[in-house]
Amino acid sequence: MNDGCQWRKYGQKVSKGNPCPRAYYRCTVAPLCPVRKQVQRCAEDMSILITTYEGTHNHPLPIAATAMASTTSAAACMLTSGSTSAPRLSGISAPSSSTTAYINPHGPSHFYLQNQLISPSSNSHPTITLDLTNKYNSSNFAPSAPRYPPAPTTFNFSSSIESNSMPSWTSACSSTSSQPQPYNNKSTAHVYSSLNQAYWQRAATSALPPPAPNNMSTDTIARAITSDPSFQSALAAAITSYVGARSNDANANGASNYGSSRYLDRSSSLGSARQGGLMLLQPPMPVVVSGPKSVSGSPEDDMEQAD
DNA sequence: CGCTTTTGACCGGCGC
DNA sequence: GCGCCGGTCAAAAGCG
Repeated sequence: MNDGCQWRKYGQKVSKGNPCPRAYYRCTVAPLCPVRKQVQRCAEDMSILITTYEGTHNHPLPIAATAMASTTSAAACMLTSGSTSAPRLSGISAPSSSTTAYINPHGPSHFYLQNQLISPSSNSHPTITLDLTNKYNSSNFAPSAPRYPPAPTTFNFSSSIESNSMPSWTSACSSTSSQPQPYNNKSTAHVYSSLNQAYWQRAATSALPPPAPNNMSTDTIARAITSDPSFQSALAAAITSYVGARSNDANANGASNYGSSRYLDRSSSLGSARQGGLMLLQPPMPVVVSGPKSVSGSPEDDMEQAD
């Protein structure tokens, strides 16, 4: 998928435990930009794409990337080091990474799963983002540039868990893969807490960064998240809350700077979770609902949201 | 012609 | 020390 940045593929490798090759990309926006991106399909569900970002951009990001990050936060991790907000964040030099998993929109829903880790000391929260938009169809689901900027229908579940305990569903999650493989142990762990809503809610009050267990794979996580009843419950609650909120402020938020009739058409109908909007669940607030994000608006404002 | 992708080789970390 | 494995390099091929 197009995330607004320019990437050059520099390698491809089949990793152990997953027949699908992992592709390695390097940011080409700037000659010396150290940011890397890895893309791999989930071994257990080929419709899931797992993308891992690593590194810190040393250049201003394209507007498209800024918009992307502001809505899905897929690139939020990258953006936190991007110079669109450079005055505030230019000092960040710690390695950053994020993991995303896309689920084929041909299915009943279009998931966008993300885990991100900027640095242990940062205030960022691991997130699960469900992108329920219709912006991808069968012709452009394959990596290519979507015609429009990413639509703002994003359900963002953030969590933080104590370092001295693990979610109770860890065993169940592991059972989905007899031999969990750390396809990527840089940023896979933090999603776990999001699978247990109760745990997540408890953890919402914790200020500690989550631990980084390294014995589970991202595709296992993605699979577990999307099948976990707790997650589904959280999603249902989120959608319910979202629809209700949209009923109240659809007019206020619907006229976004997207200026796209396509988006406006979506936002005019509230009967489906695929419609536009943005929901954030992020500590300390159990549920925060906000309207569509602006693409052409101030990147600074977007970054405030991304943070 | 310049840029990107492909792909086998190479390298370093890690476990035994 | 050896082998495995993930990540990167770089030459060749592809493409517009």
